[in-house]
Amino acid sequence: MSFVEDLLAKYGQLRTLTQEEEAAFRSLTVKTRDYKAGTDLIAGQYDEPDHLFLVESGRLFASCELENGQRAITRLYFAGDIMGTANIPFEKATHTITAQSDATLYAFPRQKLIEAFTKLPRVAAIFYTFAALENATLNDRLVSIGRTRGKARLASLILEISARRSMLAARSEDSFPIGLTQAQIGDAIGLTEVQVNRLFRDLDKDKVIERSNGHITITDRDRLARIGVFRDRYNDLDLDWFDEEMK
Amino acid sequence: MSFVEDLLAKYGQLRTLTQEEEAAFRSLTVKTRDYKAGTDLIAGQYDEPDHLFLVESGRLFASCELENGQRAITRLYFAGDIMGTANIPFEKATHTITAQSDATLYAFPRQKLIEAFTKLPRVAAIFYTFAALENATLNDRLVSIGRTRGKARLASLILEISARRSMLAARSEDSFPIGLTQAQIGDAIGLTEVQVNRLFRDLDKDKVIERSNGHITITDRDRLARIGVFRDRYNDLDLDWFDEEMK
DNA sequence: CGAACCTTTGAAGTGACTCAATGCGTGTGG
DNA sequence: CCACACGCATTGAGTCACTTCAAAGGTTCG
Repeated sequence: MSFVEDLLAKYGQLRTLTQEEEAAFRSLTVKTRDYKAGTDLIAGQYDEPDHLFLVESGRLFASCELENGQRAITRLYFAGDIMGTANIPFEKATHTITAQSDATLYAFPRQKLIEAFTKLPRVAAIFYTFAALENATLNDRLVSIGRTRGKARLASLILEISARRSMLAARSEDSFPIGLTQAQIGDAIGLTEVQVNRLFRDLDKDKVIERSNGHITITDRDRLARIGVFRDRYNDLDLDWFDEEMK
Repeated sequence: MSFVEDLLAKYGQLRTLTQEEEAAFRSLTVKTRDYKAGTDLIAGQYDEPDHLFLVESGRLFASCELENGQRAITRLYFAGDIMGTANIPFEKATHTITAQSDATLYAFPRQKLIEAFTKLPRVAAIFYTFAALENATLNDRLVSIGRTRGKARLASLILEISARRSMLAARSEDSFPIGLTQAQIGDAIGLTEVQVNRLFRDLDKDKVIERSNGHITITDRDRLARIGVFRDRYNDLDLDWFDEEMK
């Protein structure tokens, strides 16, 4: 089974690709690459802003730096995600991608994209779907940061990470490493690391989570969900339009 | 010239569609509809969360409501934009679209999407491009709201509206109606209407803008650009990948 | 002319920031 | 095997940006 099928099988939504699609897709994809934790893929030493990357394994995030040195983390990527969509129609990258763990990726060069759109409508539809999904996720994040308080934002982020992890683990986990420093969490939800720490303490005191050494345990998921505002877009995916005319 | 060509000609980037593409595209698009200012297209009385809408004329915005009654405006739409991307892969709409002026739209039903992807790769590529563009825009907005102060956010929004307007007007305008109430501006940049008002007053006092009756005049664009953080993604579009293999 | 909506302003309260120091865990070199 | 450095977490004190609540002033439109 190809990587793309594997990827989509995870979402339990799509039928398998045909042999021809499979072969054509392989011919368009640059082989797997490995990245060490901490390296920047884009806007860093491995500049390839004109590629889409498909995450085979590892965790990464997208971020932007401001002149004043501030940083914003705008997306979290897990296995199965497509990265770099927002860079495709631009000459310069709109965001940096950083590997927070060792990661293995498939690279898909921009010049091949139109070929894929011409020859592989289903693959094109997959790319489109993931772009739309990312759109919805960014939208949710915007609502969270723009219109909720710190505690709610942190709760949402915890729920998001939990949801994405358990999707990949095939079973729900209530205890997991958060995988981000408190400063990075602050960059993701628009707060300082100091405030993130205090809010963690609050959630801990409220007995909805427990912490030890970067490890989080959700002890009251319902209450956490009431504090935060999180919709799991990945599990809401509805791809009927996609497969209707496909074998 | 078809609407889509018209749309893309605005961005000065793409060649014309072929006759067949043109005809095929027409057959997939539901005819123009008119909406009165103030009506909700999605999650409102004219429910069609499973459509893409192409804006022929008018101004609209996308928003989300929270349980506590708060609202966040996440996107501003102008003529030439494609709306509803983030709703396509979901059963329920992820955001509401509201017409803030009378508007004329083309509707493109979701069931026709896969047909378009199969028959009209260039049209599919257009949809994909706009999704990626919207991603970049949402990304920028997230950085602005998450990591800059109110004054910078307001400056960015003013610059954004100015840029979008002048793109359509074919010449740069320094004076224009802002088109949003201060409460709506607050929803767009994550502030209360009260604070928006005070920041307007500040910018006015700083002599970078002047105001009268919802009309704004940018009197010092350079300084405004230094206060805000705004990249005009629409003018940064680079569609070389797109047309390379196209006639 | 009045109602509805929007803008503007004031005063008080608070969530989050800044600055600064301390603690903790891990790895490294002497 | 200890000393130290480094990155990260934690806590306190003071300040500030923004919110909340409340009221008054403009504008538009029926």
